[in-house]
Amino acid sequence: MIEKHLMKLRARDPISPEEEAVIRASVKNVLNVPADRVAVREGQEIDFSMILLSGIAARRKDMRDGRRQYTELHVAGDFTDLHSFTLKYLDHDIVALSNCTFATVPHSNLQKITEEYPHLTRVYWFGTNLDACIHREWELSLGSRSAMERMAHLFCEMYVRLGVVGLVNGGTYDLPISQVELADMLGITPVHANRTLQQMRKQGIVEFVGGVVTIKDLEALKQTGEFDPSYLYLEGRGYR
Amino acid sequence: MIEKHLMKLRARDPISPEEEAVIRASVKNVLNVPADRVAVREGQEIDFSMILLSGIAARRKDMRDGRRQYTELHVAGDFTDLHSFTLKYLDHDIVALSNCTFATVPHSNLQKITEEYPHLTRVYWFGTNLDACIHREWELSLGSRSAMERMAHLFCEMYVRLGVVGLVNGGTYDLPISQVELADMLGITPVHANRTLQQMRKQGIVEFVGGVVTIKDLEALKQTGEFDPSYLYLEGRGYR
DNA sequence: CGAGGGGTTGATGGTTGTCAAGGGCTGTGG
DNA sequence: CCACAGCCCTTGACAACCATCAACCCCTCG
Repeated sequence: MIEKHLMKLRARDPISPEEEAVIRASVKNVLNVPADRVAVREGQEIDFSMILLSGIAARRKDMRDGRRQYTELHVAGDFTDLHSFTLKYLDHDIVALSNCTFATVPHSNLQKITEEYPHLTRVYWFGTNLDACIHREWELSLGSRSAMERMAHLFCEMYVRLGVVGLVNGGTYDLPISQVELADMLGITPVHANRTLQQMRKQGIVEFVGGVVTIKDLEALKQTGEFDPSYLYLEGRGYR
Repeated sequence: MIEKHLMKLRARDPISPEEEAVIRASVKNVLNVPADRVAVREGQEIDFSMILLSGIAARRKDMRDGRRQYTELHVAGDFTDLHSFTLKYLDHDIVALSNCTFATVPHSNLQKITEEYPHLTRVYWFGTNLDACIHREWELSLGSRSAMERMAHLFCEMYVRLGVVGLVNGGTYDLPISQVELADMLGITPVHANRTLQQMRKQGIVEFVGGVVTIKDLEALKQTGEFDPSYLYLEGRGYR
């Protein structure tokens, strides 16, 4: 059930069998959330966190006038709202972009982990810090990169992150989102997202059709997005 | 020495005298970093974290071609690179924008905290999650707000954050940065930053001269930036 | 006195946004 | 079975925000 979660953790740090047992014992329920549904609403007080088991979820901030910004994507294996353990309520929505399955972990179980398993606590603390790294990279994209560069960078990021949990086949992976949602991730309009996609296809770099990303030229994609995966902390430099 | 740090922590959660003593005992050295100097360089392995005692510091990501993006500002009292405790090396630079004084905290002392002080561990975990909240708000600004809105929002954020540690006098506070740096925070060019500043001054909203921000009309400033401080978690909803 | 950083201004151009319309597909109900 | 709504994608014309380039001023400092 939480195999992908363990894959993600172990891509960065060893998890002992005992710790694995602790994690497994911490999970309480399984929750299905259909596509386009808000899983956790901004400001709502909650007493559990959720591990994404399957599907694509996202964090989204909304403005009163309808403008919205996705701030991070989540793939299977991610602890989508682990930060709610210390925040108690969120500053943003967690939304399901496709049909999603979650495992719930009561905050009381997380509290127990912080009291009895220091290493596992640091592993999870690292997890939320990794989210912050992704946020920073998105800030760089939104603030300093062109539409084309942002899009290429996003496709690279998802290629790597989905690869970690075994969800990439060759140069192809599922990304079940619409062009409107893609635009709200990249900080551009849907019209411009559409034109940028066409341009990338014409150049033979990548295609995005029907919720499937097909990378035609990985090197060109990386170069276009100036993609350097070091912010994902996968090089085994051993963060501890 | 770390009074502002304690002010910041206590603005969100009670810190017991015992915990205060633990924090004080964890500090090792004091470090001076002159303006425009990199305090912690991207990728550099470090075994201590730093609390900012005075000055303005920032996190910055650089691209090969010279483009750069500040991803967060830091004020006195902030644990500027607490995340290096779990990350071990950073994905970005920590730079001093003005002359800065830091207190250093060895990671070994932080490790001890995670092993013996679960509540304090959660307080610090909360601290890094708060940084992530600020990142998300900046993502929203960079992706969805106009130059004018971004600038107003930033001035509001600094007004609140500096206010927490007692560094606001009426509607005035020090923000010793150049227009070039301001531009690199807002994802615009220095020329455009300059023109946006002039527009705000003409409208009687805010002035920024010589590294000093003078708010002329706080309500107008908040409205221009659509500023809602809830992402700073200060309302005493008690995250516990 | 010259160099250099910070700020300011003008002219021009380009990336991106806005507005509007239409095509293809799916699901639903008459 | 067809009409229709609705979503997603696509295209064209035009406008706006912001970038680029260049020049100049002021101040400080060596």
